[in-house]
Amino acid sequence: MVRWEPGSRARLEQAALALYGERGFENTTVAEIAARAGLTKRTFFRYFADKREVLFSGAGTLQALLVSTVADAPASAVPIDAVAAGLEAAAGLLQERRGSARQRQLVIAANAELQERELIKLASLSAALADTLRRRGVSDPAAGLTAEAGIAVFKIAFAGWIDETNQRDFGELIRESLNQMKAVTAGR
Amino acid sequence: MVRWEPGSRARLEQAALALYGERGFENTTVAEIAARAGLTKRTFFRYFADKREVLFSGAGTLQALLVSTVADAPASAVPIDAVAAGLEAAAGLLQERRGSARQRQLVIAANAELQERELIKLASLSAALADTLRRRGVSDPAAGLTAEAGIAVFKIAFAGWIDETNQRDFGELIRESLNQMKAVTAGR
DNA sequence: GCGATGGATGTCACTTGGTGCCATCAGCGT
DNA sequence: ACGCTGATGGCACCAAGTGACATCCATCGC
Repeated sequence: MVRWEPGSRARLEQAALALYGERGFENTTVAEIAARAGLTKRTFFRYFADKREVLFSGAGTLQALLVSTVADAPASAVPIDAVAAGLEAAAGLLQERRGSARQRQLVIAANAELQERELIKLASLSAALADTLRRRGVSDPAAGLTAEAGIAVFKIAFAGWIDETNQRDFGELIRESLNQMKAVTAGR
Repeated sequence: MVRWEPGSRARLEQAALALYGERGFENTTVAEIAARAGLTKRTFFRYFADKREVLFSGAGTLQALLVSTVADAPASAVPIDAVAAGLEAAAGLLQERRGSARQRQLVIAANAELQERELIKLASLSAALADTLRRRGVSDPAAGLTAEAGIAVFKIAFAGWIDETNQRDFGELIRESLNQMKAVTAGR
């Protein structure tokens, strides 16, 4: 048995996403989100550091999967391929939730503050990736550059995958974007 | 002649940088910055949209230079080389101000909110770069990937240039990072 | 010379994000 | 029955940011 109605955190996340979608991030107060979840403003800030963070709870999981996949790539794999494997694993995680990922992305696209938060999450992914590559023996500045290139590929592939006209597989888009990246840096 | 003591904007920027450096971004109030500049909080917000923006007034100039250099690159230049020319021009702009660039970067490195703002400025650079490439006839997703790769190179080169132990030329670091990027994406 | 103009600044009130501190409440073990 | 513990509520408070209005003063037209 539980002492309190469980799922406060999940209820806050749902309420926030719904309200941000309905009236926009800026026109939604934390008090309103909390009220819809049957809680108070004070409790909201016990679960989330700020009003934006409520949209990014999945970032940790994604980063953990990315890092572990890269770390576990065969030692024979060249850095960029280890990164590619990690990105494809991350893509697999998102694959099932395309609908909610799109809804979330629309909300983020409508507000600069949310874009800032998203960018720092991606920067965190990049930093973690670079660290993992260094542990695989990649030296600087190659580690940082490989990580940044990987995240760039992810960003572009994600934008294509989330597009409403897209029917393609996320993993496929990752591989295609990576090939384009190789072509482009090679001077084509 | 001027009607009011000129340079309010510059005074606010100096005061903010000094205070952020002395006591940290979070421990500095806008009222304190304004007071040191001989102004009020309300006037601060007439010059800057928020407390962070005061550190990023140069971003517009940098972006304009980057874009115009890429746009004016010879038509024969392959996209990645046009971008490289733009990055080197941008590097030239910063080259003279290494001291203040370092001071500013230390302040930013100490605070996550400021890093978010910096990241969105870089994202804006990337978007402008991609647009310029499209106007040069580069198609998607190559335009976006080339722009992202370029900004990644800039980030890594900048980090190396700003490092206290570094003695190298910024443009040289840009070229070296770009070569590393090429090597790394080629699978080395 | 003088009043009108207009842009830069100040003043004030207000909303909201975010935090510290303490109270409350319900299930748990003893 | 009693105290403990962890989630939540209540409240006061600070600081960011904004809207509305007042004020000040160099310049311009007369």
